Amino acid sequence: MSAPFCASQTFSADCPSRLLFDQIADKWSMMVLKVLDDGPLRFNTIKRSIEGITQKALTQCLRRLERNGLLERRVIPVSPVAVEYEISPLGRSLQKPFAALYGWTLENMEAVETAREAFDARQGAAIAAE
Amino acid sequence: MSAPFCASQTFSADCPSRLLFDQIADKWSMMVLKVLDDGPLRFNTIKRSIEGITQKALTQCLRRLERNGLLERRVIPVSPVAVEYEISPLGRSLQKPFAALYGWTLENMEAVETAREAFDARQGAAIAAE
DNA sequence: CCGTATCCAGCCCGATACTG
DNA sequence: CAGTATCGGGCTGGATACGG
Repeated sequence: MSAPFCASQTFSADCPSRLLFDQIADKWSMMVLKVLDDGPLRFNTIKRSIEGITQKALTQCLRRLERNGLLERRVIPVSPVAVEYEISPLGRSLQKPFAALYGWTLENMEAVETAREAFDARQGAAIAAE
Repeated sequence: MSAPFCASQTFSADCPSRLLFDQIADKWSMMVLKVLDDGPLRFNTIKRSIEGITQKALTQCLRRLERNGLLERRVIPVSPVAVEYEISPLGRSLQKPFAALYGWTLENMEAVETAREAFDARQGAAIAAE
């Protein structure tokens, strides 16, 4: 067993999970997968579902997700062209860990906010004391 | 209940979980928390545990984690100064969803790699066909 | 040892315009 | 409708030097 699986407490640069993590944990992927949870959607429908995403960012995100096998892109030859995006089984398997993370943010954002205010107060006091 | 909790299938720009997600899902946070899993460590020990991280990046990451209440920073007044970082209960609660995500990457990176090769082959073929 | 400060290159991202 | 192409500014991230 010599695979670089980031054993114990060191993360080598060539650990595959690091490379993969960068691919899936970007700003938009989690939301895109969640939006596609209960059925295929078209490009602009997805875009409208995620406030603030630009066309370019969504295109890039969808391409990466498709390349990594997390969703499937299907062109429907009508006029004007329609394109459907559907989550793949692999993508569906990723939703569970994503849901856990999303749940954590909902449960703990108040605690984080409190910590943040305390930290900023400490910083402010430290600066004022100079 | 009118809080903007990203109900159903739309993600509004002011959804708190979006803001929080950006804070915790950066390139290094997950690894830092994992490294601190079984006890406090000092700055350079953490740095050596994560290959490729720069001093600046680690400093920024630790600051953000501290600000969000996920770890505690303790200065030990010896000479030269020693600083210990210890995961907080809040940070510990985040390890579980992180572990799920990390586990997913380990389990599925082969499938992703296969999908990636298939995608690239399709792209190559499409370009060659022009 | 544990940082902060500064500088600079690279890329990312949004805005815009255009195509099939 | 679903993209691609291009361009410019901002922000990040690395290298280096310095301070407590």
